[in-house]
Amino acid sequence: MNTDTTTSRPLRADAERNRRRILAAAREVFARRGLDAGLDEIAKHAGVGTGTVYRRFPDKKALVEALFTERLADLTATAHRAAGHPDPWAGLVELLESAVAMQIEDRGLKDLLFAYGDKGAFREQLAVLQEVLREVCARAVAAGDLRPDVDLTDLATVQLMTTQVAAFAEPESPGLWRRYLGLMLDGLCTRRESPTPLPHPPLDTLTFERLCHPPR
Amino acid sequence: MNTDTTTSRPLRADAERNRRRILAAAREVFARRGLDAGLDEIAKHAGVGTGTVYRRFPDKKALVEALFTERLADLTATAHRAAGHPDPWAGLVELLESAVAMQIEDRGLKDLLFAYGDKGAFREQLAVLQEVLREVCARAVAAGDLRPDVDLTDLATVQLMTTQVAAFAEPESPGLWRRYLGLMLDGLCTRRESPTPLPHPPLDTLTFERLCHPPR
DNA sequence: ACTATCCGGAGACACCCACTCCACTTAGAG
DNA sequence: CTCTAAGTGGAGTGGGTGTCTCCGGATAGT
Repeated sequence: MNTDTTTSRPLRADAERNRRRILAAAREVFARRGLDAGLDEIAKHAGVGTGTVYRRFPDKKALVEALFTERLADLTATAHRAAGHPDPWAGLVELLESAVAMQIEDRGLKDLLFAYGDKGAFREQLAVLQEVLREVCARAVAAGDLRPDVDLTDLATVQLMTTQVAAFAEPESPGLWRRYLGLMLDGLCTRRESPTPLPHPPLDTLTFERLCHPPR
Repeated sequence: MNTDTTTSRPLRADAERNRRRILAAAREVFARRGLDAGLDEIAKHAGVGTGTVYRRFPDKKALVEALFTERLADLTATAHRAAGHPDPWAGLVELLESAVAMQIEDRGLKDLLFAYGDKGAFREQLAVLQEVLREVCARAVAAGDLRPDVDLTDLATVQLMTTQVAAFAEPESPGLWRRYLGLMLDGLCTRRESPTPLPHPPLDTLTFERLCHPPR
């Protein structure tokens, strides 16, 4: 009945210790496995029983909310930085790169953005993020670097595609996504005399094939 | 014990009729839902019991093999056509477009190529496909249209990314993938003075958001 | 030393899927 | 028409996954 740390009586010392352990474990497990990870796995990783998790957080949603407000704020901060970059195109490139990198390091963040059920608690934060994205986009178009027929949903989609390639190639070729993001950036810019060198080698066919049969 | 139609005694008329119904239903269900679809669903769709499916096809793998040899052959034929196109770049574009279109119409094909466990029975066909892809790629590079730092795994990956966007946007915006394939094609070509017009409008932000919360 | 608080983790429950079994039905040969 | 091998449906089995509850026992902190 007592989820909140600040109001009402403080938790007993051991309970508070466990609460922190659970949050840390959840951060790790959600980052590695995405939001599909089971709470049992988190409990095990935290070294506590399942019951303990559920006494502290009424359900999975609550745990997710407790964790990802911060991660979303990081993302928004990155977007703000991009919107203030002296070179709008460079800002956009950096934003895409760091947003994707964040989502690779934390698959939970990716799931939250693109595949999570009710994100009611994040509505506001997401709206802000959207506005900043729109600005980044508009500035790069105005500077003449970003082709004018793209909009913020295109940026989001490019991000989605990139994280999906990353998920596909992980952990065989951890930087592969940079190659395809590079390719798409060459498609996004207005004009180009020659290909921008791609920042990562492609997969060789054997590895590619191996990745196509998941050992499920 | 008798799976094969040609050898040994022919099936009883009703059995043969059911076999065809099962194949037709499987084609439809796999196309719509992908290879994850359960055989119970196929049985129901065919109007037969689950047992009937399993008497005709020893397991799911057998059913998949019976169906997808043909689909793969279609894909290979398309690739051959691309390899023989008078304009290598146009051939490549057409190949990507039709390969993706085929995988959208038949999610089972997509799963077979990129996400299915043991595809032992298809090894040979896949090897041929690979060779043809390599040729399409080489010809377009030789013609100076395709940037020389890409190879056949890049084409495969572009295809994968495109089908994933399509899966994401389906059925809200069925042609959306063409937009992002267009974008990537602009990244794949060697040089370009101005953006090639994109063949499909982007999602509006509301639809995009809706697609991000799957109602699961 | 005593009690409110907290703990662990087995297990209830609710899904999902591949695949089996067998009492019943039926095609089709004679 | 009769008779039986072939065929059938679908409940059931077993194995998997995940969320969340329950309660006998441990323990912090007064």
